[in-house]
Amino acid sequence: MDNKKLTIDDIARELQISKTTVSRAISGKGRIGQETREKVLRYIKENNYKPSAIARGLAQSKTFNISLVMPGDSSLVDLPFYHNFLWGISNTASKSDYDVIISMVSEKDITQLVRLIENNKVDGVVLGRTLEEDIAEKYLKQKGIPFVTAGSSLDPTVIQVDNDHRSACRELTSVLFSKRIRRVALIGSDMKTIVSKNRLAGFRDACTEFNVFMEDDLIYLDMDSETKIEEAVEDILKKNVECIICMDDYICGCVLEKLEKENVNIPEDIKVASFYDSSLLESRQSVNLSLKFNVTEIAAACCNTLLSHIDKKDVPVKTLLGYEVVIREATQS
Amino acid sequence: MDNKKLTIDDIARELQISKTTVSRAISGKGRIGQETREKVLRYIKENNYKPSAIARGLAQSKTFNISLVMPGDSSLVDLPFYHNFLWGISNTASKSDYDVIISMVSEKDITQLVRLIENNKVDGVVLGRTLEEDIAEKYLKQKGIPFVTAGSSLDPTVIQVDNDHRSACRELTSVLFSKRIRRVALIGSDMKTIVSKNRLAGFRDACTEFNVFMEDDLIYLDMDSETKIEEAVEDILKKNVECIICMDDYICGCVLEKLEKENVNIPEDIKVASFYDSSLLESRQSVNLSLKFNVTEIAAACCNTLLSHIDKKDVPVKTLLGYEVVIREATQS
DNA sequence: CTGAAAGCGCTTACAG
DNA sequence: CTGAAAGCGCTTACAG
Repeated sequence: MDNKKLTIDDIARELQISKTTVSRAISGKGRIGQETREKVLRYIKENNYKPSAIARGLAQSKTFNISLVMPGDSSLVDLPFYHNFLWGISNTASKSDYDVIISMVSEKDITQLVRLIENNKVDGVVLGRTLEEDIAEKYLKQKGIPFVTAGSSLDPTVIQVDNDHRSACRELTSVLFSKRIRRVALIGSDMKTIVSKNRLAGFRDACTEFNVFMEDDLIYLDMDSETKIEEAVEDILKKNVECIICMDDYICGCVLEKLEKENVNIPEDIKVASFYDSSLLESRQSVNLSLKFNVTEIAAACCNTLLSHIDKKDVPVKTLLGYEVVIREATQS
Repeated sequence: MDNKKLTIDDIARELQISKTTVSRAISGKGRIGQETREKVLRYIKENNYKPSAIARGLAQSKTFNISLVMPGDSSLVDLPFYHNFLWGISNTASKSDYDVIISMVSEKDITQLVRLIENNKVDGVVLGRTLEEDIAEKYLKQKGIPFVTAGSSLDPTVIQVDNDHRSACRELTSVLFSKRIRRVALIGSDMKTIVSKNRLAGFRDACTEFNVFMEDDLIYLDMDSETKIEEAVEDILKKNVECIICMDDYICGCVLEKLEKENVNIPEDIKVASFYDSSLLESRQSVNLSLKFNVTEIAAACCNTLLSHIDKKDVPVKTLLGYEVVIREATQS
């Protein structure tokens, strides 16, 4: 069905022009006559010519591939995020004729990424998550590979794209406060992560703004296991709290389960808010208030920033994206 | 930090030999003196030389990339599978110095895949799922691109790797029958999919083997919505059934939820078995009997089969992999 | 066992 | 505006 692959040489011969000219017509670089260009372009279209990405790569020492590194050990709750993120990156990349090679790493094993880099298979990489002590980040920086992180990094020199978690959390908390809900408890996750710190900061911003004094015994941090979360909930239930704010969707899931187990009604007995809204939560139960971040948007921003960076264009070191406060008044029980 | 990239030319000059020889030492192809080879290899190791995959690609007209195509619209339940599958493929591929480029398609849109193929960015592809009318499969076949499907295809000429669903389901059902459990109901999913047909066939095999006559009104097929499944469960509960067999994990999840809602106890009041066991189910509740398929194993098989196929080696058209019957007697209520 | 040379399919100074 | 030529970094007949 497919006859021999067409090359730039074939076209040049067929059209009686040099391959230099053909190349220029395609790339759009360099002066070229309007007429000649159109002739070439027409021929290309008619004969369905596709330049060999690999040959172009060799000539320009580029691969037209980027890598998305994602945690191979990510938990169930994170999967929808990575799936959508991958989709977004892949879609955006293809618009610039780039493709994405996956590399899966764990907190302490980045061999897949190293292979990719050493074999020169990619022009740049986007780091799907940021860790405080990130060996992948360190490695890329040291190698001088263009890269962008999704999520904030503590290193001010790395190019990062993130949602404005701090503002978002401040705003969500403000919504509660302005509804005269003051007795709120906060259940936080691993405070070693950067995003947790930002969320907590946003929460405190709102407290300051509304002049609400947060009692420390209503703030539960580092609740990194289901057991701890359940205990926190039990504790909270004794304290006449109006609303539980969960720092992420995993916590929120556990809280909802626990409340159900305890036969506590939402929102009559207590309200629940979450600083992160995932598809996992969405399908499960009604959270009264939550934050939604647009995964496609952050993926596109990461990808485009990286591609510009690869092309040596100036890019902002830090891109902060918006969010949406979702108010879901539970009408059905 | 990194000095200039080393090339084969540099090595040749440094070692006072021809680059042909260097190339041969690296690839291991062609005759070469033991001593010379070792000298080259040592130099390479010491200076951390890595051949340019892209140059090698051009010379051999290969990319050393394969593509994994996966559904961009896959549902929550399928995510863990694809995540593990991706990990498996990626790991296996890297052992042969291949990398995997992701392409996400939907049932009717395979533009991402088409781009990849037309731009010659991959040497082959593994299809992450099979559809009865699969445009991706059709496209690849017509283009003559080496590909392998994970899951069965109706087209006997396509190279496929699958678990032996039929035997697995026969065996699981047999376990029930041999425990003298005879009043079983089957809730099946979309019968248009190939895997559903195989599972049903396995179920019927067991019936025949044990001489059990299956009443049609205990078999619920095409239960493709939560509502339908719930109705099926309601119906089943009236019929004095001992065990519900769910054709997949999604159905099983719904069934468990419904039973809980109806305050039916498992396994006292009724047992539940599933023809597919996913991590989603696992974390949720206790299913008495289920089938486990090793995702890593199928990923490795897909990948290795594809790589052999790319190398023009003979590969089996159909590879059937094993399964594990998981008997989980619920001890806690 | 080893090498000179052509080639993979593009791009890009350089010259006109 | 257009072309001849060198080059990107490998591989592989072909010849010795």
